[in-house]
Amino acid sequence: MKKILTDKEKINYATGIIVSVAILNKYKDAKLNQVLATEKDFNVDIDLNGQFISTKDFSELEELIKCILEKKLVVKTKTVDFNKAKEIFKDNPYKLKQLLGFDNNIPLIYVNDLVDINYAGVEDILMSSTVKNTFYELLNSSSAYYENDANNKQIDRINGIGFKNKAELKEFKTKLEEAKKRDHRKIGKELDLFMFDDTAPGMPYWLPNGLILFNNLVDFWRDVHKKNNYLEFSAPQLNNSELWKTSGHWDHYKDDMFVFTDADGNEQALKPMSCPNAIKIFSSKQRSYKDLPLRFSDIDVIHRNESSGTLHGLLRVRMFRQDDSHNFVMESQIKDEFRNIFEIAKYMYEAFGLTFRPTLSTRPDDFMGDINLWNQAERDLKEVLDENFGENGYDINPGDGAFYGPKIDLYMTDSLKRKWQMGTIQLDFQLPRRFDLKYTNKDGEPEIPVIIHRTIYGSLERFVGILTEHYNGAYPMWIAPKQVNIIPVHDGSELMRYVKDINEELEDSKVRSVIDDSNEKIGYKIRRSQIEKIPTTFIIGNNEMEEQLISYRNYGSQTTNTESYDEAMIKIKTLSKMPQYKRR
RNA sequence: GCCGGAAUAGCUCAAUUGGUAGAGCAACUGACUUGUAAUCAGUAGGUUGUGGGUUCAAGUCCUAUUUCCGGCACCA
Repeated sequence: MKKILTDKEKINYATGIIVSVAILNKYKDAKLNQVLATEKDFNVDIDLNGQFISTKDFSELEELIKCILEKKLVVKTKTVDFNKAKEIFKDNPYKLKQLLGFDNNIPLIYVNDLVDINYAGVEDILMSSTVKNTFYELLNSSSAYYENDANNKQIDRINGIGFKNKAELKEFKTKLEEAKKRDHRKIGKELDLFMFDDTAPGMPYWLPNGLILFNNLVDFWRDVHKKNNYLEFSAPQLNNSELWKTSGHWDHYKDDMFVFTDADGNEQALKPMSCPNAIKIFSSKQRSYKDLPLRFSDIDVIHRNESSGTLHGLLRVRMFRQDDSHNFVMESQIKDEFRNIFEIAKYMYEAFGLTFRPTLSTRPDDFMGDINLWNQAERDLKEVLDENFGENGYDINPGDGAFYGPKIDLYMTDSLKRKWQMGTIQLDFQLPRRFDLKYTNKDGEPEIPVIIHRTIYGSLERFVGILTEHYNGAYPMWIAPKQVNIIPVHDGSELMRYVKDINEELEDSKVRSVIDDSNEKIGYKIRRSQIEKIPTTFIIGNNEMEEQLISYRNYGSQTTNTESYDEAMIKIKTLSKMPQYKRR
């Protein structure tokens, strides 16, 4: 039952073992649950009888590791029978449970005072480990629920990384620092995009710069969707609990909703999603098969009462907007509808130079509805995924679908390589039944439509966060809050008039342009323009004015270009425009 | 929600074992009138997140609480 590990996993595993030996050295009655190693890092899950190691203790722990490694580690392996193993691990309930996975031959590894089940062949690494050739970084002390179950107790988790050599350790530290510089929370503050206040945790304030960016994304979304026959609506924020009882949210989602009692004693809830609103619109009049697919999109604010510990900048918030849509289709239209949605998704992500990876989540144990319908739907979705992404171009997450239908999620990673779900496309057989939705088919008979819930950006808030890290705050011109910054070389009245004319011409062409007429040196203003990551900076003096030229510098460039006035202005106006979606 | 950590000027950070809260940038005022990544001088800015406590004395110790950070669980 040994696991086959890659070289990197072995190093992480061996380092985790060494850390465990050190912890055991200090906490004599600690019970090791397991050392978990991945390509990325290791976790030591160890029960310290309710105690937890703090990050402040790391230097002491590192000292201890150094002491231990100054002598050679005493490493032995041996195979024992089940009863013997039970005897050896009699005080460690975690190991006793793990033994159940073995037949009679249990491979053990002894490292100094530590005995563990020998899951991975890292003896050679351990035996040759010395102070000089062991490179690692302890990252975090936290805790994890035993067996990932919140009903179990939490045990201490030490998270770290082992490295092959010093160069690798150094490279890691550099990368970590780079990632921290890209953190959207830091950039958001630097560029005045958004902020949070203690009085509304998890609910972003969009500052003027950020809102421009935000609205540009919305404009782009509207253009693409209008051209794909989506119909945008807006609906109430606060809805009577009756609605949520019908939709099933009251039973399945109430804890994540903000619920109130109004002055008349009625229960109300802020909407955590817009599905029931779209459904109300669908059922507000009679619908024919000729109307389908009917695509009701919205970008209303939604609220979810996420647990305090989950909030994370713009990536996990309590108030946000989804570029949502509910597409009402006939069963026979499901495949085509998914094709169209994927086309939109690809187009929109490509516009930002982003790639995503879809995951298909299939029927869960507690599914509702007809199993044949599920099977057919899953087959259809796989076919469309194969067609669009190739057989290896997506992942499958068995049993993780919603209870009402299978779904496809689009995943992206942040600067620290954490995975975030962005877009999602979900098939829903249940809500149409709960709300008794009908359309009239060709034969004049009532039929139940299928709903496809879908977002492309996912949450606009999260998308801005991911985009910010992707571009490191240097957004492409068409979404940048400020597109052109004009720096006059001096403040003579003739030049200032000229600069104002340029600015007006740009503004009239919908270019977001500003003049920096502050009383500073040019060098300082150029520096400030670069720090603000404004895509283009014009530098205009007498030369430019007299000879009909524009001198400009692009973001990140050390040099200034000079072009004729007309040429430069046409270029800027073109680059500033939002990409235009072309219908198929 | 759970575990660990943090909170000092608008921002980034100092402040020795408890002993007078500081710096740079930003802001403001003035001078300079500027040609390509920081001009000079000055001024102001704080109940050290909030509430309790210990002490002759608290940014520093204890306690409660809020928010944030890193994980875990959660994520329709």
